[in-house]
Amino acid sequence: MASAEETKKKRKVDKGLHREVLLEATASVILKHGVSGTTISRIQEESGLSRGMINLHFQSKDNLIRELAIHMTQEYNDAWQSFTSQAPQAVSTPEDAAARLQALFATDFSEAVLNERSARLTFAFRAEPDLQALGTGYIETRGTELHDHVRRCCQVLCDACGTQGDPEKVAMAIMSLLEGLWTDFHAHPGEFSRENAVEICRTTARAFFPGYF
Amino acid sequence: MASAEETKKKRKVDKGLHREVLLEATASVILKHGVSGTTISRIQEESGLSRGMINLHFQSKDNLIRELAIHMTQEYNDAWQSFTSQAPQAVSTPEDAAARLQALFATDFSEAVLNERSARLTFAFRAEPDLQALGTGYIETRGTELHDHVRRCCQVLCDACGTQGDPEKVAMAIMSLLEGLWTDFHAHPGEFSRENAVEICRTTARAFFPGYF
DNA sequence: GGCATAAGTGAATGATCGTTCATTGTCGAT
DNA sequence: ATCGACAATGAACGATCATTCACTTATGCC
Repeated sequence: MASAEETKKKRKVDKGLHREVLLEATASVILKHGVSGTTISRIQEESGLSRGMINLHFQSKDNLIRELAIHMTQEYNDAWQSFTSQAPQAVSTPEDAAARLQALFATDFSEAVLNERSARLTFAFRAEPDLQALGTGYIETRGTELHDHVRRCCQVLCDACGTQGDPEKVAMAIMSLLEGLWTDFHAHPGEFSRENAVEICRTTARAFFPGYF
Repeated sequence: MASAEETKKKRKVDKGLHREVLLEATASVILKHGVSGTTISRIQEESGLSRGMINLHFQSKDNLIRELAIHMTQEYNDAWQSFTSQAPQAVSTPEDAAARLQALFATDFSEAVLNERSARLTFAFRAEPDLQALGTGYIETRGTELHDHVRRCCQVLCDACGTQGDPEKVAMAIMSLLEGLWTDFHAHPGEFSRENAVEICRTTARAFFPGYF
């Protein structure tokens, strides 16, 4: 009984494993050669799997790339989901809001979230018209829970500080600042400093909300 | 004499014209199909020129794309060069500095500088490892005259406002904000508002330098 | 007009692409 | 042990790719 279940499980795992391996290998190839240089032969070489595997698990190469884009979108969203969900239901005090933004900065520039792989792939997918049209540009600034979260924090802090200016615009500024710093990392990974990026965000937040940063 | 000169000139123009037409056509193809979908056949179709033309004027397709990337970098830098050069030699007064930054915001989100073509191409080139390695990521935030210019303005304004915090970080924040808003435009060209983008920048500048925006 | 030089052309070529499918290997049930 | 079902393989295929080059056309000079 136990062995039957185990073997059955093993079978299932193996199948999923091959999918995973292919996605992983494809990501590596895109990293090295860009989407334009991503071929079945290279994926085969990288993954060590047989040629027909790609069309067996995914129906086509294009579909494989599309599923990779979706996969990473999911991963990214999940990461942020777990971040935003552990926040207090309602950010009531400005101190809470400030702490949440600080944590956001730290998370957004952590090795786990921002690294050469995630950055390069993000930019690779964003550049493909077909993928972008499918809504897979995998950092969506607009209409995300993350954006809503930042908006709420800014609202509370603006009220507390008597900050003049639309809180929505302040939220958008902070979101855009994060994106811009991601771009900087992507363009100059060698010169980029995570600590400095966080400090820049903090400096900006301090300007918007004096006394809380 | 005049006719000789004219024909000679016409010849030269014609040759340069074909180069220009090819670059333009290639840009259009990348816009529609991405770098991965850019083929000689499509460029030929788009340009209306003969097939061999590409290898005659440029040595290869890859070289054509690389020269296009360089060409657009040049164009972009020239645009900013003319912007920064018309500034007063030294931005001495904070009023001057503020006016310069305002003008910067207006320019960066003007139709001439930021449009679907320029944005899409920027992101397309940034995604190609080979092109990025060649230093053609054509909005260079670091080490440009533009960055220096912003840095100087921030220095003057920080002094005037007694703003606490490194002026260098403030400058970086503003540059990154611009980049982030470009990204927003690229991801959601339909929902983007140029006026709103400028307003977001102004709101941020007001926070950094109270009384000047 | 005649000649030399350079620009322009596009059919032909070989390489490489993504995809297919007949075949082989594996595992669980009988 | 045998068989059915399904995963895995990779040689073979036609399509498409970038590039070449023998050839035609245009231009400048005498």
